[in-house]
Amino acid sequence: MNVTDPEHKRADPMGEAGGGRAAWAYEMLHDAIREGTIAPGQRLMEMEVSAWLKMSRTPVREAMRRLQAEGMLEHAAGGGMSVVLYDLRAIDEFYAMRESLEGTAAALAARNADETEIRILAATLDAMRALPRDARAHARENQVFHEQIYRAARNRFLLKSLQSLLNFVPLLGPTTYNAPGRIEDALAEHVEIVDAIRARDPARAEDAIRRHIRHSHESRILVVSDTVRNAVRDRAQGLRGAPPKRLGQP
Amino acid sequence: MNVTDPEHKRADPMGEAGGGRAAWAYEMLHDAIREGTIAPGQRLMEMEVSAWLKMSRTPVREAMRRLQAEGMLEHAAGGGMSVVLYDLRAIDEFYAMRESLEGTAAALAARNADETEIRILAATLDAMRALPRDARAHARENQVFHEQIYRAARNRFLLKSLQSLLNFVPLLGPTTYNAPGRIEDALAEHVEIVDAIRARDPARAEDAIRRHIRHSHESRILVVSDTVRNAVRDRAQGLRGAPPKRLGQP
DNA sequence: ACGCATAATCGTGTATACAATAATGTGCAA
DNA sequence: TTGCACATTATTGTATACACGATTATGCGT
Repeated sequence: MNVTDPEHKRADPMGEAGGGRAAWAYEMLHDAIREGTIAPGQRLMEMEVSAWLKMSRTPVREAMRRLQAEGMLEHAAGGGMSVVLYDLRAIDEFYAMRESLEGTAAALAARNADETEIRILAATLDAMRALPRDARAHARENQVFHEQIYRAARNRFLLKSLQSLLNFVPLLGPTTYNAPGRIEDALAEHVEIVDAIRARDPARAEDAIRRHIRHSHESRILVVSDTVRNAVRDRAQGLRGAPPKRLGQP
Repeated sequence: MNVTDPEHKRADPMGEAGGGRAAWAYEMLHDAIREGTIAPGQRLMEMEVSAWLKMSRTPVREAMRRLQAEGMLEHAAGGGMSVVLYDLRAIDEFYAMRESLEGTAAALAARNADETEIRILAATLDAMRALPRDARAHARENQVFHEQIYRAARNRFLLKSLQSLLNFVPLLGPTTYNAPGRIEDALAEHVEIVDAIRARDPARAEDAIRRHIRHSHESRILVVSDTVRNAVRDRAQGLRGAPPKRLGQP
């Protein structure tokens, strides 16, 4: 490994702000998947998407390949790509993984975070307290909170893994903040985590965040149970599920 | 000894059963990075690579974007991509991450592996025992061994994270098997790990593999120290390091 | 000789045309 | 009706041309 390369400058992390049509297409598709406009299992064709976004296939292709590399799209059977559709078992796998990674992150953050980062973390807590009782808003703020911890851990590989892991959240179903009482519980747990980090206690931080993730897991199961039950009931009534959504009109 | 001439590997793009030129280009670039033919920090231009592989820019682009998504390439300063060049601190980060992930994998494997997987794992041990005392050969077999564990853990997200993490190994320097006595030590540690998995003891398996990774970390530091010392010595003698390698002629 | 404006150059981003391939339908025979 | 061969078509894969932006070279004025 070359340590002393004077010419090496850190490349600016690919500007997301209008960095070109390909980046924009990536954003649009990513959002559409996150919002559920494009459902898991749905097939996407390059021409269809390029017509939707009014651009040529080239940047669309690039965006789709990137999404594929990140695991949100996969080669579909009859050609083309489809949004990955996970079985229920994936939920356990996801949370097991998340518990491990977040636990590591919290422990490292307790060691490596500087004072500023800790104060930002605390400020995020205040912001969440001030938030209205809206599931979606809390989900967003929650992600900010967790990403703060990832960064405070100061481990680039861990950061990457966690960020790519979180891409799968929207593919697992609706927000867990829809579970009753989840907002209040989560906030209390967040406080515990920040306390442990502020106290520079890695073991306690890891333990707190692991409990947090396990609770989140339980909430997820509740939410998914509802979804599944509803789906079964609807099918029993002859409703074959929502008709395939068209890309133009959300 | 191992001459890494890309032209020798696969004669022509069409001859192989490769899924297309883009996939082939990806393989070639990936290999070149792994083998060190393309050094960390080196800049790559699309046209240069497309000339090297005798294809148009389109599939080359695709391959490079994929490598970028996987973290092996990054946007270079003056346009183009460059192989990521890590500072020495990355080594600690890498092994911290690896210890966490492999620990989780081993624990899960102890729970979830079926009998066949365990027997394959044991067979891999035998294969390693039969191997000649060649660092590169052991490194390869070692990777097979570890991937067996990842798979036995039965967690798709964990598997992905670990696989992408391992992509960075070649960017950290030469094989740790070059450290003295590493081959024998590693084998003994592998045996411990398999024993714990066979005994269905997750805690012991995790502990064993964590120790294994920590030892590997120490070996890595020894090897990198050598590399750095040599680099400094060479520079002191006015040798500005190896001249930039040309893609066609190794 | 120096500084600034401007042109030339290099390399990527995007569009479009064309080729190859995999799915599907169709016709014919058993 | 079933099965297979073949044509058709839908969709992706690749090449090429052009446009745009950034960086570097050039030349003129001072």
